[in-house]
Amino acid sequence: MNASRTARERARAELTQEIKEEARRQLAAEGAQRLSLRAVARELGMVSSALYRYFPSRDDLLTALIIDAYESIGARVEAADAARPPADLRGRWRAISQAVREWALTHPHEYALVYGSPVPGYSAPQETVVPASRVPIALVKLARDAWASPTSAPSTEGPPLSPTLAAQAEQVAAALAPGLPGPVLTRYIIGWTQLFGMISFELFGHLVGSVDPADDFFAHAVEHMADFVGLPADTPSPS
Amino acid sequence: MNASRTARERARAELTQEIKEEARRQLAAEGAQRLSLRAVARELGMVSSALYRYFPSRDDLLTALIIDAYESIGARVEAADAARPPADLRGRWRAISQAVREWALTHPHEYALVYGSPVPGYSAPQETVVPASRVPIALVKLARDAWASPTSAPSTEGPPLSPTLAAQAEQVAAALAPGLPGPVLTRYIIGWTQLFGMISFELFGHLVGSVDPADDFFAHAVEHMADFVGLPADTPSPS
DNA sequence: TGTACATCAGTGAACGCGCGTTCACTGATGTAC
DNA sequence: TGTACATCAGTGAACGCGCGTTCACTGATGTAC
Repeated sequence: MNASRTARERARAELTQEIKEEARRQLAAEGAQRLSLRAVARELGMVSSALYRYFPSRDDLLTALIIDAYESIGARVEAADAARPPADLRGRWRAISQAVREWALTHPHEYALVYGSPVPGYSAPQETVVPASRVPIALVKLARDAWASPTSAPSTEGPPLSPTLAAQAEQVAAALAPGLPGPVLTRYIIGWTQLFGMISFELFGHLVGSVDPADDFFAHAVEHMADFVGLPADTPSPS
Repeated sequence: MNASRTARERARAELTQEIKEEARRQLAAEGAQRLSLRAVARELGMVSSALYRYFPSRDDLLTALIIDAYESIGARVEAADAARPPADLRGRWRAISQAVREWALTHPHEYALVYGSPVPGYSAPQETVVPASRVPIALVKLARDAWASPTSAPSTEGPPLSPTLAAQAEQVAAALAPGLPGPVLTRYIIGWTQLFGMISFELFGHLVGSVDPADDFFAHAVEHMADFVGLPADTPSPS
């Protein structure tokens, strides 16, 4: 029977969710390596061995949390991007950058889980690759739109690309933004590393004593990097 | 007696070093949170309680390692900087950047310990602040020298600084580079975050699938950021 | 130079803890006829 | 609609592990006179 079958299945899906939620709560409270199956089970009023009906091991639970974290920040970034008019290129850059930072500040341990030091003894399986690429893909799409836009004049100037780097850029562009010149794409990659570097420094305490609190510095850097990647200023005069 | 007194003290200093070395070895092999007093003692052929004559707790040993790591990368960066003629501004920028990366690649777990996610339940004590600032100080000194140099024309253009950010920049400059304009200093801070962001991404696996191996991308980004902070090109014609 | 005492390094046993994982089991839910 | 069987979720006990830290102790090293 369909309905009754779904009853059991629905219970399973719900509990799986609850386990992940409780695990996320502990992650937020204690950090990744303090996360223990036993504590999760305890909090859920189950016996620890029961969790093995849902996750074959602690590492699998961790993997699920990592994937969820990537999906969460990816969805947030995509939504922020989509909320702007596609032609508002600089606005999209800002929106994406702010979305990353806000997500990081509201989910510091999940951020640390995916962008901080790798959990020792744990190596991320293949399944995390696609979710992990949502943010960079959003940036490459923006790069592509900017390149295609007449209002924008991304600079292809700058240090020359070595053959190796040019080939790497070519390979990335081929999949997501055919025709996007390597010198432009590499500028976005630099912007991408700057964005996450800045947020990691803020979150991990390396800005204390200089530009902390970092709100203004962040906004300032975002504008700088928007210039750097060649996005047009705020009120472009449409030709 | 002086000589005999030093005998005991020398033994103590030596063992303290050996403990740290063994701890570092385990750090390199297993990562920070796998580091255990018992394992260190075991490896050293001591009983675990003996370590308490040298470090009052596990956290103190961790602190010692963190300080050593900061001192190690700081010394490396300062040496690389000092090895260039002071007037070779871009060469110094390159040397500093490369020194950071090389240190990170040869000491990945120590890098993760200080620049990765904070160890949960452990908060870095005040004593780490000074060692931690050696790298940023090297950069600010370079900024100061570049600002003072006639061959260099650091740009004060760019997005305006908010009053808060201007004040923060002013405070940093006051201590290390009086007179250095905020817009210039903030460019260096952006460069600093980009540098570490790029290295963290490389080390933590986020460049896989795009610009990994990252050697060429790294060199390219270093040149870009040298331009960004306004360092003169390689063969400056002395005025 | 020799003795009496104080300091210190290292021992070994113990405390109390929490962890991941396995396994045989019970009882409820679902399926086939 | 009712019964016989199969599947599945959750239990409870247990295994084996390693950890940080404390404490009373022994014996060696250092100090004062």
